[in-house]
Amino acid sequence: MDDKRRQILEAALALADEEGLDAVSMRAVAARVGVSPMALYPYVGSKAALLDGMVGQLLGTLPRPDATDSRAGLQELAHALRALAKAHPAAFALLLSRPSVTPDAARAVDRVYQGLLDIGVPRSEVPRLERMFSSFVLGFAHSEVSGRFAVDDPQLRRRRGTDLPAHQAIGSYLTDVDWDAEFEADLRDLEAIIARWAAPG
Amino acid sequence: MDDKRRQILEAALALADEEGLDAVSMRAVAARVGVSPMALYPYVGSKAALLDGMVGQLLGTLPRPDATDSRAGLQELAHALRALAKAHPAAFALLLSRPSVTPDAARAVDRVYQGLLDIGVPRSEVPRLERMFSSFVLGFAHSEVSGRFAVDDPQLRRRRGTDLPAHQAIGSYLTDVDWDAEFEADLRDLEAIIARWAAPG
DNA sequence: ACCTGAACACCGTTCAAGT
DNA sequence: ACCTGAACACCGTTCAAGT
Repeated sequence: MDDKRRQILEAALALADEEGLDAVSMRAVAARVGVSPMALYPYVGSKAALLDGMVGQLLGTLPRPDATDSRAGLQELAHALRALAKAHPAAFALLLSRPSVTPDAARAVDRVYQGLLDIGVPRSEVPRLERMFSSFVLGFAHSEVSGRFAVDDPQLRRRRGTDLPAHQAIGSYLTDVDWDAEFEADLRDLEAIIARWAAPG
Repeated sequence: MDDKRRQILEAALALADEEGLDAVSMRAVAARVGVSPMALYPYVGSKAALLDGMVGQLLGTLPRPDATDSRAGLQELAHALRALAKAHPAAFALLLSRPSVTPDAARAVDRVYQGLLDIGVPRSEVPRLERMFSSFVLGFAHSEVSGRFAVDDPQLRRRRGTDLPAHQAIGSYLTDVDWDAEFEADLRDLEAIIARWAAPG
């Protein structure tokens, strides 16, 4: 039954959401499903395959292309990925470390390709701009939810006045951050790059 | 002794390089150092702290700012980070998941801030552009070495003709990739964005 | 001050056995 | 066909003991 596999993957995601990625063990997932650890193996072949399955499950929740406005499609995908990171911060890390070759991942990439082509980006630049776009979006969303953008770390705060001169020069702009606005500004900047390639000159 | 700590971290990095991040266990690191597992604890407080120490060790190898040409400094840092990813692909993943609050990390960020200020970027935009820049560089370098940019996956190749229309339209540009040239092109595009903010209008 | 060894509560996975 | 339980070779970490 394919339902059972989905049930297992959902249990794994819930476990990651509640207790972090380290808590996702075959034994814990099995306990949550109400079965012995060994009963998982016919549905997910191994621990690594379980993690891949979680990635697939996540990507499956991305909205389908509506093919009306391609430019809006890019933005929509970016927002959906960031929302995914916020909804499943621990599991999101898997997106960055496991190759995007699952059907759902390939479909999302194909959608970005189509959007770039529709806008008028030459075919030779489409794969590069997709990778630049996805690298940024995944890198930003992951950094945001994993705490890499630690603006208010006490350890950092203490050192600001001393050996970090540029930090000092920038002052309050370091700590007063509207993350939603920042993400939008980044997307606008990236769109400007893409527009330059769509209409060169 | 602080030498001992460094020795432990080097052993952990070597282990990650040779056998992957999963092979970095307290027991394996201790064995490599030639000591019992418990002897590590005075130097690295826990397994998590060991991983943080590895990040610090990696960042410590980044070149220091030379303060001659700030624009070149940004490029140099980007190249150094990508080189780090290639030299330590497994350990590089830690850079993306652990907050950049260690002294070395803060120093690297301060250096980028100074570079942006020197170029003429307004203070209000400096932190955002640094995060955009670092998110892209880390996202790209990680994707590249972790295999996320899987252009020649057989599973993907098989599906290209069928349900991935945009992939089909792009053709050979999908598989013939010069990664060095692509990274340079991305950096040029990002530099163009930054230049727009340095001299608005 | 620094290290060790036994012990505890966990892992992923194999394998033989049950229904 | 699907599941279980015992077993194996591992984990991180605590704690008492050694020098």
